[in-house]
Amino acid sequence: MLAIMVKFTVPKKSKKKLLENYINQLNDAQRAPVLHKDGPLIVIAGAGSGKTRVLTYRIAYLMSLGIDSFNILALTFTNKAAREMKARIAAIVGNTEAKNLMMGTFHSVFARLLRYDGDKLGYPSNFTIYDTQDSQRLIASIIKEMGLDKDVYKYKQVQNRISSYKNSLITVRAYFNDAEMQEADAMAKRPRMGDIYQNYVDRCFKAGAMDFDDLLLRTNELLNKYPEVLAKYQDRFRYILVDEYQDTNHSQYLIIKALSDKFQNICVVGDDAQSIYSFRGANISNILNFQKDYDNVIMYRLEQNYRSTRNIVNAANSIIEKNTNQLEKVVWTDNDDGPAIKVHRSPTDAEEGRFVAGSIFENRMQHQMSNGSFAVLYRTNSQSRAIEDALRKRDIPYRIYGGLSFYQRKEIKDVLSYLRLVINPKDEEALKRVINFPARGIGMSTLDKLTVAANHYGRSIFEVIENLDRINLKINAGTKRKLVDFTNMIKSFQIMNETTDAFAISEHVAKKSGLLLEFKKDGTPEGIAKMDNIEELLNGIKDFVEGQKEVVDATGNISEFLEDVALATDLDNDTGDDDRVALMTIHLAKGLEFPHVYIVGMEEDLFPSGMSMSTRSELEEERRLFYVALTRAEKQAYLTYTQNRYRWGKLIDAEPSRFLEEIDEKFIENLTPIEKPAYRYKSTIDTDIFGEVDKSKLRQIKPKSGIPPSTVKPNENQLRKLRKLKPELAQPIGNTNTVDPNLAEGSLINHTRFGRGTVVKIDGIGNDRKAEIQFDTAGIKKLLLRFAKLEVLG
DNA sequence: GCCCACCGAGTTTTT
DNA sequence: CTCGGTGGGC
Repeated sequence: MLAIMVKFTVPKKSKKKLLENYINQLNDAQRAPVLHKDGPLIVIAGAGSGKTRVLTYRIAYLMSLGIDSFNILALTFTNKAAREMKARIAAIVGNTEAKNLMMGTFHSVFARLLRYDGDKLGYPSNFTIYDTQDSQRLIASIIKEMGLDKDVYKYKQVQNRISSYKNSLITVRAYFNDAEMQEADAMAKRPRMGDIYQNYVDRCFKAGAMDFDDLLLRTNELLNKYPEVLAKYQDRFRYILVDEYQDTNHSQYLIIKALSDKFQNICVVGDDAQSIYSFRGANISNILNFQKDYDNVIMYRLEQNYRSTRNIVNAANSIIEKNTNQLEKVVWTDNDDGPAIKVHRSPTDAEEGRFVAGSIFENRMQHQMSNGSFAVLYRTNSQSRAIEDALRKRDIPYRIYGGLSFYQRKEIKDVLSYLRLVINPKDEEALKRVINFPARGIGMSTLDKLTVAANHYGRSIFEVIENLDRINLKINAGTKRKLVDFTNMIKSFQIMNETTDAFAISEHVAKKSGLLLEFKKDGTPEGIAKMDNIEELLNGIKDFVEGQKEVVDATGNISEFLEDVALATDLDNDTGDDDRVALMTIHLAKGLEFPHVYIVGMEEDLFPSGMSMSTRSELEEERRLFYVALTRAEKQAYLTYTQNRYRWGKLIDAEPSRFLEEIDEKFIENLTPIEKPAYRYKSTIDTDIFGEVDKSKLRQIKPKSGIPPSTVKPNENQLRKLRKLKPELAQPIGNTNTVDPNLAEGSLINHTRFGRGTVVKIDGIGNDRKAEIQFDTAGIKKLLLRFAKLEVLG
C-alpha cells in the first residue's frame, strides 16, 4: 500500500535525487565503477567490500542516464540474488522502468533465450531441462544398452566427463576430431567414451531435452551459427554485467564474449580469491585474463571490507596469502578488532555438534541474538546430520540448505515427471519414471522392448506406444492395452492443461495418476510424509500461480512452474521469514554473511577434502574455500574439529586440518588445550638452540596426511593441461607419511596417541589401506595407514 | 511382472 | 549408515 502511494506521489526528479544520495554514500573506490559509463571494466571486489551495492547502483545509474532497462543484461550467481537486486533497483528507479531488466543466473537467462530461438537448432520451445539425476539415469541406461561393464563405465564419472566436455565446448564432433582427447579416455580404460557421448546427446535431443550444460552449449551454438540471432541479442544487450565472474566456465565466457563484442560495455565483478567452482568447469583464468580479452579495460579494486572484524579480515588474509596464483589485492577494514577466532576440538562428531548447539544456545542468551544470526558451515552435506541432531536436542530451530532438496525427493519428482510428460511427452526420463508408478503392469521387459524400438525408429517411447499397431513388437495384447491407457491418460491431462492453470492441472494429475492414492494406501509414516510433501508441492504451485499474476508476460502455466523448479536452488526459495540457524555447505554460503559462523569439520581429509589435495591447484582451491568460509563471519568465527569421526558408519581417526596451522596464531583463541606439538613433531622436526620449532618449516617437514606416493593417481589429463598452462601448479603435493614396509599382521607397533599395540589385520588398498590394531591400553582401533603414525617395533 | 530381502558400494562441492 | 541395485520366490 505504502509502496503504491510512494510510486504515485514521488516525482521523477526526486528519484534521481534518491539515487544521488545513495551514490554519495559510497566510498571513492565503490563510486568509480558505478559512474563508469561505457567500455569494459573489471571490479575486483574483496570479500565484504560491498560489490552488490556497486552492481545495484551501477544499473540504477545507467538507467538514470536514459538507458532502457531492456538493453541491460545482468547475470548473477543465484536467482535469489537477481530477485533482490531487481527489487532494490525497482525501489530506486521505479517499477515500470525496471520491468524489462534481464536478470538471473546464466542458466535461467539463456534457457529463456533458447525457448525463443532454440527451434533453429531443432528444439521445441517446450524442451525439458534434465537435472543431474535425469542425465545420470539416461547415461546409466545407455551404458547398459551398449553392453558395457558398469564397473568400468561408472555412470557418475561418465556424466562428469561429458559435462566437462560440454563446458569446454567440445561437441561430439570435436571430440572425435581430437586424438588427444580420445587417447586420454582410452588410457583411462574407457575407449567407448565418445560413443556414449554421442548416444547421450542423440537421446537428449530426441527427448526434446537439454541438460544444464546444454543451456550454455546450445546458446553458444545458436550465437555461432546464426549471425542474425547474435546480432539481435548484441543489439539488445548493450550493457552486460556479470557477477561472480571468477566462477564462470569456458562456455559462459564465450557467451559473454560474443554478446558483448559489439558494444563492449561489459562489466565483470568478482574475486579471484573466492573462486571455488573449478569442479564444474569454472576457469579462474577468465578473471585473471579479462584485461587481455578486451581493449582499454579499466580495473577497479574494492578492498575495504565492511562486513567483518579486523581479526577475521586479517586472519583470512593470513590464509589466502599462502596461495601463489592471485591478483594483487589488499583487503583491509576500519572495523573493530573484535574477539579472536575460537578454535575447539571435540572427541567425536556428535560432541562437535553438541558444542556448536551449546555455543549457539549460550550466545543467544548472553547477547540476545536471534537464531538467524548463526550459520554452521561444512565441507560436505553429510556432515549436517550430527549438527542437526544436536540442534534438535536443544530445541534450536534450523534450516538445512542444499543436500537433497525438496524437488529431488522421490515423490515430488514423480509428480513433476507426470507434469513434464504433459508439457513434453517425448521426455524419456520422465516417462521411464512414471510409466509403471503407480504399478500398472508395465515391467522392465516391456520397457526394454519399447526402448529398442524407439532407438531403432529414432522416435520417443511415447510415439512408439502411439503407433503400437503399426510396429511388430512382441508385447501381448493386455500389456498393449495398458500402454495405450497410459498415453491416453497423459493426453487427457494435456487437453485439460490447455484451459487451466498450473495448480488445477497439478492437483488433477496427483489424483488421477494414482500417486496420492498409492501413498495413502501405503499407510506407513513414510507414506504419510510423502503425501504431506505432495500436498506441500501443490500449495507451492498455488503460491507460484498467484505470484505469476504480477509478472509481465507470465501465464501461470505449468511449463513456467517446471522451468522455475528446474533452475531454482534451495537458496532461491528461502523466504527468510522464520528465524532459524542456517546449515549449509561452504559452497552455498558464498555471497552470504552471518554475525556468528561455525566452520565445522576442520580436519585433514575432510577439509581440505581427501579428493582435492593431490595437486597444488586443488589444494589452493580448498584454501580459497576456507577463505570464503571465514569471510562469511561478521563478528565471530568458530573453527571446530574432532579427533574421531563417523564416516561410512565407522569411527575413524581424524587429524586437525592443515588450515588451522595456516592462520596466524595471534588471531586465534584455543578453547581446548592444544595437543603438545613438540611431542607430535619430535621425531621429524629439528628444533633450534632454544628448543623452539621453526614454524615456517613445519608444514613441509611434518608428516602430512595425504596419499602415499606409490598410490598418487593425479588425473593425468588435468596434469597435462596444467603443465602447459602453469607448470608450477602441476606438482603433486608430496607426502611423507610413508608406511613402514615392515608393517604386517602381527607386528608390534607404537602409536603416538594410543601407545603400544599389535596389528591384528591389514586390509584395503591405496587410500583406504587400514590396519586393525589391538592396543595394550586403548582397545581395538581401525586406523587408516596414510594417517596413522606407526612405529614398527618388531 | 511384482515384491521383498539381502548385499554392495559410496560421500566433495552444484546450476 | 543409507540408498540403490539385484536376485529369488511368488
